[in-house]
Amino acid sequence: MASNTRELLLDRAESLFAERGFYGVSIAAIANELGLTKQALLHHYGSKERLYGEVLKRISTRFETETPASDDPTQAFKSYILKLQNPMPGQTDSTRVLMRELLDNKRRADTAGTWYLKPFLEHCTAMLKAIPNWREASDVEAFAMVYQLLGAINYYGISAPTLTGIFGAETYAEIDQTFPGHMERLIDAAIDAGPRSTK
Amino acid sequence: MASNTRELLLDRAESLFAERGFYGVSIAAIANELGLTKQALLHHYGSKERLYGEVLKRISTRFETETPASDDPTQAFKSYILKLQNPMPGQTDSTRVLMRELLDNKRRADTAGTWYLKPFLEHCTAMLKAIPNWREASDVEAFAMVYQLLGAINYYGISAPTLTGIFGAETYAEIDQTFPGHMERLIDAAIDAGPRSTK
DNA sequence: CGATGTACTTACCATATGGTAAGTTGTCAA
DNA sequence: TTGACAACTTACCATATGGTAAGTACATCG
Repeated sequence: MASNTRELLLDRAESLFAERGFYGVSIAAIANELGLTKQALLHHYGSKERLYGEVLKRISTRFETETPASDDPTQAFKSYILKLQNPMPGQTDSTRVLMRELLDNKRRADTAGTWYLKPFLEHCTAMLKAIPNWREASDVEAFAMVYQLLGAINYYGISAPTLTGIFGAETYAEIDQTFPGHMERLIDAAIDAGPRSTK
Repeated sequence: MASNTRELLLDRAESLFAERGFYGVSIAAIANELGLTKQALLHHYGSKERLYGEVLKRISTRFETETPASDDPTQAFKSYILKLQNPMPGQTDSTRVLMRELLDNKRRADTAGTWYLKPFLEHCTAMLKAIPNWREASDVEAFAMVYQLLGAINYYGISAPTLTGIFGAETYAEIDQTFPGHMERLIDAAIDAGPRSTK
């Protein structure tokens, strides 16, 4: 199979897993969506688990490779985190898949590659610790802050349907437009505050 | 069925839905866990969707009724948010279920009761706006901050297995012990910063 | 030409799924 | 005693599920 085709296939699969979760999609459904038969899909991946694993692996690779740089460590950290908010096209579903994996992987905890997030988290933590204000922070302190910010972003990232339902399309549009700005302000506040109440 | 039994039943169902998601649990599995037959369960709830709805409704009610108060608006807000971090026993799974619902309800968007979070969010927003620093904030500004904090807490709340996997049980224990403190500091920083960069 | 391999298809299959229909048992009030 | 009702059970069922086995169509290479 052409690697191009393969990418398209994984795109589609990722999107389906994002929307309905591992249990919620059948291989037949995925195959159908792609104009394949179930058996053709199985021919390529052997099993549903393996296909799912492939999707996870691809997301993980994507995370690792996208490392923007800046001279100013504060700016570098901020842009690295904020970038999660505007995923590149086709990557829109990664957040959902990862969030689901976070929820599911009690069951899957032994699977290789489950810790795809590790390098990403370590990188974030290191970047935060490069900021003057945070230089003396412990690893755990820096990590906690990173994870809080990731939580704020990712939680919002999966909430669009619910928030639209709660507030209506119009208000949601307003929220969505201003959210990146608010997110930036939270990051600023977090960086300013530093690891401990030293002020 | 005794209301006591019913509560136990819903406890167990909630826990299963939390762990495996709507699609991941069969009514037979839930029934089995409770020493019932599948048909006995169906007898009481009519369908799987209805049982799931009952679980959601219960969570929602729990959210609304637990409203602690304090004279100091800052303290009231903080404790209301932080309480999410230490759910009462038996409530441990609500976060997971709600997070899954956040992920799933594109499909379920028309279901009644989907917007169980609404009163809770409105209450949080109102509480934040009662704080002097935030008095002049718009609804959207206040909401954005509330949602970021909720995200930080809830994201962490579902991450235990993954974080243990990534960092090992020992380091995770350290993280988990200090996280509430870090969370409190983030809230402080957020409150301090206010709705706009007015400093 | 023949051989090998890849990308499938057709034909199955055991098992699980959500759900229906109809009967059984026990309780309790009139 | 009888009748009504709730709480089940037994017996089914159509459909979907993940997966296997074996065959076919086609392209590429020696």
